[in-house]
Amino acid sequence: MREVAAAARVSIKTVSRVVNGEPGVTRRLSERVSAAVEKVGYRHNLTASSLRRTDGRSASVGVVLEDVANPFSSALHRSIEDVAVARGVLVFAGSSDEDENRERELIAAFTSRRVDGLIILPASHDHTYLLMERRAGTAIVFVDRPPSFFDADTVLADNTEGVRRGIRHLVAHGHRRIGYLGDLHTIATAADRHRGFIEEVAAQGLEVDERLVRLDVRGTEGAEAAVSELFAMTEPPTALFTGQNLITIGACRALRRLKLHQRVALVGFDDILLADLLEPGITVIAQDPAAMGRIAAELVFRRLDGDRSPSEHHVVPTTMIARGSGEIRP
Amino acid sequence: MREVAAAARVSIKTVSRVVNGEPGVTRRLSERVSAAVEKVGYRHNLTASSLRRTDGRSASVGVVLEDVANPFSSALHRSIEDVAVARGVLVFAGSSDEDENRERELIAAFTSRRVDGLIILPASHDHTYLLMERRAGTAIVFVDRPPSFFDADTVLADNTEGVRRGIRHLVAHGHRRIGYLGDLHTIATAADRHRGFIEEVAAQGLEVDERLVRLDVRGTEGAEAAVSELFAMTEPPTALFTGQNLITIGACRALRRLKLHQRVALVGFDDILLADLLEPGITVIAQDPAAMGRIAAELVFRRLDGDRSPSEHHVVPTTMIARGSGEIRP
DNA sequence: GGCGTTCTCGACAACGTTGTCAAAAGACAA
DNA sequence: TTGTCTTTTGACAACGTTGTCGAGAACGCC
Repeated sequence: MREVAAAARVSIKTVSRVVNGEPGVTRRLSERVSAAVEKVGYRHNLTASSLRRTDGRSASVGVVLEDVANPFSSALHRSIEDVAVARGVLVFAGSSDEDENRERELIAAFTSRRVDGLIILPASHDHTYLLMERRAGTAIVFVDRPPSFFDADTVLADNTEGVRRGIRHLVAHGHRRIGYLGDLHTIATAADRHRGFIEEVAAQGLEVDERLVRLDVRGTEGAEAAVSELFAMTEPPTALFTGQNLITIGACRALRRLKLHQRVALVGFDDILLADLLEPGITVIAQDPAAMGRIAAELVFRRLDGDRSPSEHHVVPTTMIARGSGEIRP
Repeated sequence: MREVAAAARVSIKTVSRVVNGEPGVTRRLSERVSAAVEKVGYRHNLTASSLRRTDGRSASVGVVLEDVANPFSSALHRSIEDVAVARGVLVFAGSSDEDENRERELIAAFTSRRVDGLIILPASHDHTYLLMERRAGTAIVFVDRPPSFFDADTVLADNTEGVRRGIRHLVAHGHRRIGYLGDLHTIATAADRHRGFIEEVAAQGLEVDERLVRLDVRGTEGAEAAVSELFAMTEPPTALFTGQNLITIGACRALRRLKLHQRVALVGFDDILLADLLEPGITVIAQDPAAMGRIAAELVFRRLDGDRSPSEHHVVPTTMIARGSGEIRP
């Protein structure tokens, strides 16, 4: 900036004014400065700028996802980005891999770079460590799962109701023995979904056969193994509900290998690409990650714009998409 | 930091030393400072730190992708992140949406925040605007597509050879009329793939029927429309080669709607999730985005570590995965 | 022309940190 | 004890910006 000022024979403050488009600089000087900027190849330094600025904003937000490559996470990421770009804000994204320490490290890395806001898909179960951060003015929004011991805006899906809807659907198609495959029980959404299963089975006047319920299933491989076990039983289920996208995929693989995919009903939580092209198509309870990300990002910016009203808790509805696998009768 | 220094009754320089783990501070003072850090809730400011530091590094890199939610892009993103976290570096990611202006805006946003490195999946066709940046010491690596009018490290897939392999496969299965659906011809990889098609068809002693070649196909909808047109012809192709993942998906949808999916062969470029579960499974030329991202990230860090050797040009091989659709005979 | 008002511009300090260098404090040998 | 050498500590400037405020020029009005 000093170089530019020297080249244009003005003060650096005038350069600052031109660079920031502040009014009150004559055409003549402004043009001279712009020419000098080109000439010396000046690149504005936003970090130094935000250091000095009164609001101290860095025009960046940090996003903690489960895995940036997971379709659900990356859809969230994308819709957050879309809201952010409109405000000239850049997005730091990172994967927690469902690891509490990794989540904290990521957030520490974000905050030491002074992000204005945090959007967190939490893996840990104690967020009191964020109190300091909040006090420092960082806007914090939780998405997909609620925080623990910490009051903040949240954007969640209606997990319990979504599962109940799916179970009702299966029961309406004549199923009485429904298997359930759920993710790590420590994950709040997994617990909610499992609860939805329990509640709806009871509401339908059926009994939960614990042997048909597998929790803490991890990824496609875990799901394949679990399904194989279920169908090695003497009285296997006639339908399956899978509580997460990778589990749904694993279950599809296993059913296909067992040649049961046309005979055993399947409803999965979370939509998956190409689910419509399989035979049968996979019936799913679809979330709306794009809406969740958008709402979360808008919340962050509203808070940054000074909204101090009490925490908001948004619930984004799920929708059932019937494609065939959920309509198979026993 | 001043507050901490006051609380610990030391100078701020000593606080700086403790915070950065510099040697030469007695146990007694070090502990007093650590206690004060806790007490006043001090959060280290990495941006101010990097402003003052001699190397000026921000410990962040910028990644320009086509769309962070695209499976190929997000796989790249993830593997870049994995290399970055190991070095305590954070990743800014953004989507260009194949828009030249958006690419430049993103890169401007990255550089004004003084990222140490850039990994670019380019949309534009003139990268001379990066000369300034390179001169300022930013490490720049291109991934998936080469830069234009700019010399830099690149990590590409063997697009041409991959397509040739697929075409050979189709010809070996008896096909003589092979349709080709390609992405925007302005995209370098799309052009390479198209060239591979032309070359291999010629190498096989066949003639290219221009009516069977559709370029500038965009996304799944574009592919569905193009396939519908091809099969409305009097002499339709007996096999299709699709030059991009979304195009492959669109082609699948269209073939299925036309009830031709068991009769028309299909080989697609780029693997897609669930391709193995379709009937028939989709034969693809699979790229290795994880390897590409890893190599690109390692290159960036090697450059940042001072490697000044000439630009490297890595080619990551593709592999054909036969799953059924490519083995259908005319 | 005189006077007040507005507009344009620059000098300077400050943002939170670290590099430099010198002063103070210890350690050790004679 | 003294002198020398080493270790520990702090004062100060600087990184690249912008907020504050005051000086001077230009303008408008009587």
